[in-house]
Amino acid sequence: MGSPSGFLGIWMERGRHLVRIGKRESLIRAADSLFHRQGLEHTSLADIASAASVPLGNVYYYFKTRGDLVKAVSENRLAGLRARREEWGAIASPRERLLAWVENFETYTDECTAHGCRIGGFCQEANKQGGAIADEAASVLRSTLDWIFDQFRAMGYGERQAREHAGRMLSARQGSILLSNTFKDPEYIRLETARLLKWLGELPADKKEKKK
Amino acid sequence: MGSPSGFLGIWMERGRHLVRIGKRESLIRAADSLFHRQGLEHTSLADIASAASVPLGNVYYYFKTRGDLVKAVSENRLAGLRARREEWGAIASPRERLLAWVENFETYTDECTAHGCRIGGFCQEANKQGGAIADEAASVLRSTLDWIFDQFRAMGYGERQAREHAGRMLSARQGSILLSNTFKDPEYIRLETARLLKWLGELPADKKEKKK
DNA sequence: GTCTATACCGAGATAGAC
DNA sequence: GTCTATCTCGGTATAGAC
Repeated sequence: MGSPSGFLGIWMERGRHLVRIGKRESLIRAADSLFHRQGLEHTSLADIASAASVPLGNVYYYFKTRGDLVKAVSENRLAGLRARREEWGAIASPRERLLAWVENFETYTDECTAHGCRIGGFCQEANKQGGAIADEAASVLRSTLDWIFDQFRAMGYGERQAREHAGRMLSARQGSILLSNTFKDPEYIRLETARLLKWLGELPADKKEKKK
Repeated sequence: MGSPSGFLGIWMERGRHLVRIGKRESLIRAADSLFHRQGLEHTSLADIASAASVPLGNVYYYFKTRGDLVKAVSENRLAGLRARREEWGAIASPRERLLAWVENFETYTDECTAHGCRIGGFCQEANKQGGAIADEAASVLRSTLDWIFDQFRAMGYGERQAREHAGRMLSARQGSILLSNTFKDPEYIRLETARLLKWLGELPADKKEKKK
């Protein structure tokens, strides 16, 4: 919030210290947040510059075009996801990693109800304009899908079954966020989260055990 | 495609005849299609006017503002959904009505893979700008949710259970469309459709039978 | 590296002739 | 009712001083 020198948007809490972060990073953060809250189209460079306390003209020193900034936001999100999964790598079993993922939904319930899914909403918007931005956005969702897939593989499921399970989970997650966001009611997310936890808990460890 | 008089966008197939439709309706149709394909934001009045073969300035004779046109598109969709459900009213059992709904997904698979869900995508975009448009969009999705809910009620489920089931179905549907659209792969929709059909088929008729 | 001023363009909206 | 010309504004992007 406040900052030692009086300049906004260039300081950030890291642990218990306020550290200086570059303007480039400031702009990416501001853009990320505004894209999520207002949408890709509804956010002007002026909005972003103002939120990051950077003069409009200066934005172009860091990003040649608006598209470059969008791309940077996308890459930044991808990096964030990878970092989080890196941490989850410490969890011993793949099922527990998936459970950790789903349990973590709770944290985002209000945010998702208010503004939708950062990743899914981004894809949705990007799909409309197509081109490079759509591919960028898709790659972020793809990385999530792949990670889920990998967990099912590690649980012993074959390619096909793991793909189906991963699609089902991500699909349910995204759909429930859309409903909660549209109707401004977190219940859809909560019910889906509970369903997924139950389903994951009952799922046999590998397909040998499965034998339907 | 072609039209007797050479004017585009004012003629339409109805049964086996070409009938004259008003410019107002032409504009709504063109807008509906463009909003779906290009998104709400990416579509200018000039695009719409051009697609409907109506001069730009003339649009304002039919709609005072852009928002009014958006609203008209939304209302038109709602009317279309109601009409379709009217037809399905002829189907005797609620379970069969739900099955008819899901079986009908097939028809839209390619369209959804290419451009997402007309209704869900509209909500997603509208949610970002908020205000009256968001409410308009939400009401279209709401009417679908309510219809599904009614079918479960007619099957004998209580309020709470019917609400859960309806949320689950719509959520799965919307999520699967998002994945298919993002990854340009109809498989997510197809798998979800199959899952829903199976689930509906196995679902007990009412909660007295259910007794888990 | 930073910032101000401004060029330029596309979009919504209006005026007014026909 | 229909259409052309045009106004105005907001947005991306650039020029160029400091």
